[in-house]
Amino acid sequence: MSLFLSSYENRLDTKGRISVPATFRASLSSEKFAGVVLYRSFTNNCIEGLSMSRMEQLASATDKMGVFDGTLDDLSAMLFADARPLSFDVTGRIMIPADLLAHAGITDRAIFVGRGNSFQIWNPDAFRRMQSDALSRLRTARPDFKIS
Amino acid sequence: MSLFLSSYENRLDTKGRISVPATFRASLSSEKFAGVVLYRSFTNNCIEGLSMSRMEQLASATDKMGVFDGTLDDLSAMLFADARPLSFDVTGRIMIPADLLAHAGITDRAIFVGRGNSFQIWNPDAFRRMQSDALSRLRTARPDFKIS
DNA sequence: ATACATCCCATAAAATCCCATAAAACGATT
DNA sequence: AATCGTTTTATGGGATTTTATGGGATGTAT
Repeated sequence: MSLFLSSYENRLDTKGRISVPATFRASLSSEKFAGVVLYRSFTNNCIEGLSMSRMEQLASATDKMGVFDGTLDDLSAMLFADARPLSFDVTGRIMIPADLLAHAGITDRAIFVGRGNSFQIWNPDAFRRMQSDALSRLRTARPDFKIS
Repeated sequence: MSLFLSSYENRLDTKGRISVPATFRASLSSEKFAGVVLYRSFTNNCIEGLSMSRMEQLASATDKMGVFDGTLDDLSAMLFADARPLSFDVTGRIMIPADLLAHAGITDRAIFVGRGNSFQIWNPDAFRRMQSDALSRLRTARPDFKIS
């Protein structure tokens, strides 16, 4: 299973292409599908990213559990309907569809954010805001948890 | 599990490279990933260091528990987004990213500090200050605790 | 035809490889 | 314990490769 770590800020060119970070591509190199799967995050103003094999994994998981769980059914319906497989070009770039960009408020720059076995794509400013919010939430949740 | 002991002060060269202490490398020699994972400390003005396998361990822990625990979610988000896998070059050096250096106030020298199954990287002066502060805190907290 | 996506090539900056060297650590011998 | 020789380690810098990015040319579907 591919592990996505760290964050990388890249820019969209005039044609709307953006480089997927080389380290992310490296952790996807063993995949049959040379690309990623993107969909709009349900919880944040950002784009979610997965490997194709992880997508297939989710498919079989929801398939097993899903039938009697209405919420899960809605969720997986959304997920699969929204998911877009995007293959890399020779230099490792993808073209993120316009509606995904709009959902994340991305124009000319985007930040790829590692999330373990998935990743997210954010407007860089929005991401930094979210991150500092998360930090202060952590701080209030654990008052003894000092942040310099 | 790798054990990191003692402290070693090394210098960054003009390209920003720094040698990871040989003893630290030795205790990482059985790892599949020939390098370390660094991230900004939440609690101090320093850099935290781990082996990749320990990182994966943390990853699977949050993966199991995570989805409905907001705090843990924040924590894992921070961790994955901030974690930087850095592989050794042939001579055992790494390049510490600029934002990590800035967070720790490191310019031309840094000290690697053993912490058991992790380690930290500090600005040498800041580390010594922190150490003596910790010492005086101990002294006032327990006046009968004599330090030679 | 006209958008629009894809293929192909170019390039600057950055990361990495490779080799060299001085200093330090180590080990064996006395 | 002191000396000498060997090995390891930290550091420096040139050469090469990778990466992100730009843009022209070609293909394709409406």
